[in-house]
Amino acid sequence: MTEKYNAKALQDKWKPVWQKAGIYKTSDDRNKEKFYCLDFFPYPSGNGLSVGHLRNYVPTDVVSRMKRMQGINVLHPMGWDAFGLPAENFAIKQGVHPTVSTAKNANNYKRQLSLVECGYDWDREVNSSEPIYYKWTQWFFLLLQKRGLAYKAKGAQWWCPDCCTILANEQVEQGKCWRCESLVEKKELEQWYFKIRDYADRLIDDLELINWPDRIKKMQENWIGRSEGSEVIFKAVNPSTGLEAEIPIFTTRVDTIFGVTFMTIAPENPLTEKLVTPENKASVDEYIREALRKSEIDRLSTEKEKTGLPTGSYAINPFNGDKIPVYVGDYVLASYGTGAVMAVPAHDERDYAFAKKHNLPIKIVIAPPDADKDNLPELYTEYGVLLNSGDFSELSSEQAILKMNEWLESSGNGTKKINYRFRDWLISRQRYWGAPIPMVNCEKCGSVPVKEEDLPVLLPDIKEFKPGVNGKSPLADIPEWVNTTCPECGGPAKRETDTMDGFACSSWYFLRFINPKLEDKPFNREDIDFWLPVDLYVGGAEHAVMHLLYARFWTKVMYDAGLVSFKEPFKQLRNQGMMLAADGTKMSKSKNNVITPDEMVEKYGADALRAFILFLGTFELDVAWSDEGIRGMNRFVNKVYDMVSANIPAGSNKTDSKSEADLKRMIHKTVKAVSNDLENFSFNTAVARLMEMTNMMQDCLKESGFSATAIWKEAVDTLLKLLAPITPFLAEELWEMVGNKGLVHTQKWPVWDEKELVETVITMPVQVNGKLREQIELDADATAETARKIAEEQPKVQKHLEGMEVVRFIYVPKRMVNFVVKPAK
RNA sequence: GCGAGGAUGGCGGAACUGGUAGACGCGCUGGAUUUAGGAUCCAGUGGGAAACCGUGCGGGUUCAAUUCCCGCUCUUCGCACCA
Repeated sequence: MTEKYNAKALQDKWKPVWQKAGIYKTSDDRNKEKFYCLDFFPYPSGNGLSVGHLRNYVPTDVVSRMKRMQGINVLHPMGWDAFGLPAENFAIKQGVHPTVSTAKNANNYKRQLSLVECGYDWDREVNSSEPIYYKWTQWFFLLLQKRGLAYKAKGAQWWCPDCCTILANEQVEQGKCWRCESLVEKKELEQWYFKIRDYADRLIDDLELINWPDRIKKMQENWIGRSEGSEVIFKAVNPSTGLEAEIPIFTTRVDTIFGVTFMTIAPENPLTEKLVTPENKASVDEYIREALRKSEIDRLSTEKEKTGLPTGSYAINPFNGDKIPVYVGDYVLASYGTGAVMAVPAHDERDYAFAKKHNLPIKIVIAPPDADKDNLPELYTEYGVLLNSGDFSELSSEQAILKMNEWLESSGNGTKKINYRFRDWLISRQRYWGAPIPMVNCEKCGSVPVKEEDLPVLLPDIKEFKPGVNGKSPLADIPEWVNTTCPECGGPAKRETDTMDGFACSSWYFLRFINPKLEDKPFNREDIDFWLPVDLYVGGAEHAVMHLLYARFWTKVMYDAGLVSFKEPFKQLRNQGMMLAADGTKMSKSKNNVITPDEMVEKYGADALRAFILFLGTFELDVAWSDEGIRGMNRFVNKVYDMVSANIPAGSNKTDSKSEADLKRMIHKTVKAVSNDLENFSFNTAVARLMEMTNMMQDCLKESGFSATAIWKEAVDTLLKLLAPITPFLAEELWEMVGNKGLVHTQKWPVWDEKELVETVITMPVQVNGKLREQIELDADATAETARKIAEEQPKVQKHLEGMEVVRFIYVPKRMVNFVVKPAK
């Protein structure tokens, strides 16, 4: 008996060989078809990789390997999303500089990826926190700024009064700071924004161009939240002060406007203050303070009762001149539409609830189609027919909306309007660990961009990088860095001290992999034209809106600027499912149930781990880790090793045995199935097919002398080539052992011949009334008559035909036969 | 509430344009080997003694439905007072 499979020995043996051969290097050959395969830009966390991450990295590696063997020019790079809050927080916790901790973490990721032999072209490694990289992130900022897509504005953000810092939305839990648990509040700060809203329609429309999961496309659409309606201007009067103001409101149901009985404005709306009358001031002020303190979760809860107070002012409905009271209510969002709504209790559930509570009138102006006009429902929210609506009565809702919009525009009381739910992208971060925003504030010239030739604006190397006080970045405390000269007038000026959101770095990294070292531009146009867009993009569904939306936005800006020739960066997107712990809960450090690649490679080797990750379940769905399962995969790897090594193919004689024909068909069947399965992300079935083929090969070996046949040699070679992307070490070792030349990974991927798949004799089911009764062996091209004759001869079939009349006989060639019978008279 | 998925043995999961449901693996049972355990190998494994029954539930179309249609239940995931 030959030696046993030894994972560690094979890993040590082949890694240096492959490295030397450079099998993962991207070729410069422009005549070959290209394939750009990309994994989501990972933040190298201090925890390192768990086996869960491998559900992302192993599949892309497998596909890349197959494509390479198919003679395709593959680009499969890796880099680090190293800037950002998590990296900075980790560094603060560890008490080291983020440059040090991110480098260490990235190296650990790299080591772990190599452990399972995920083959990247490491010559193209990028790190978003290095000046050579973020110089271009800043350059893109200037591009957006130049194109009028970057602006500075006051915006309310979560502020923790104890930590003296702005918090990101996800750092606020139940209205409290995640660190010190003090109540957070909104604070106005001047911030930089990107005008992503200008691209809203294109971000929706171009979803058609890409092959992404419908779920993700839908999520982006919902996030953008396009909504067509009308903007109507109500005139408001404060009876105490005599102040007049215009309150614009947004509505999608202008057809209900004759039913308006009050109006509600958001507490944050600046108009609130102006409209509140002296006798209401105390209570309204208190209400506003209360509202500002509430967490978003509390305020937006649908279950919550609708609270509000009268301001004392009234507004005038431009359609009918009705005077209606103006309320302040926190169920109206300041950030959506105009921060004020018209309220139609009869035709909107929220308004209805509010009206009931505050005893406000309900005026019915829409009747359901075919409704009894004398008995109309008090609340009806669908489209219908208008009544009590002046000249617009009797119109359908659809018609009324058109006509009313026309009236609004001609009378100057409003306009047709499209609203979007999502906000412009706030990119300012008052933190140290990010790309400095390349702007300078000059007393004379205002906000001035840094000159391109002065990029990068280097992040100063400082010891104290904890979030600063007063909502300012720690950079603000470094006068020698802050104080500079104005690029316009040369006078004294101060640098912008905020850094950019980490999502800016990941909005263009897929372009940098093409020319990672280029110093005078972000990328080379010719190379971009060849490699982009990304053909296959794989990562978790948690980035469905943020990163994927931002990257699409930047790409469109670059397209408009003539920098690239494609509108969408990622042609095909796939999301892997999560890896849960064996008990079905999430893997987490605190629960101490994280399984690492390190321990599994140690125990079973990279081959078994890779194959198991693929086999465990459907790619897109969540699966639970299984210790028994990987042992089974270990069995399979050993089985293949033993079978091949103990039966070194001689490839000499030929037999005419049935096994030979069956095995030949199995070879072609497996090549076809595995090729298609890997292409379609059906990795679990691809592994299953390889197991089936192995099982059959073992059956064949029961015939003595089979391993000397030519077909055995063909089967072994094919099996090893198909296994190569999945279990690279096993395949390479056996490839050498059976005496083949060269590396298995540089072999040509096998192709199947449809002709070899055709079976001449079919095992065919015989049904009586749709129920399986017997199976017969039948020539594939048998006629219906022959099939029927043979089927009728079967005793088991006869039993069921006895005393019956055959009403119909169905023959589907190569599939089945069916007798339709009924009792004979 | 809105939107998108999903429901198949003890478990993870297969099944092409409707055509032998349960591929493949785990687990389990029996056997071989072993001082024993583990590991390995061989055989069996949806339920039922059988007729038959079986793809969440109830209908329908069809010679034939996991697959198509109608009506439900449960479940996962997004979004959630967006006017």
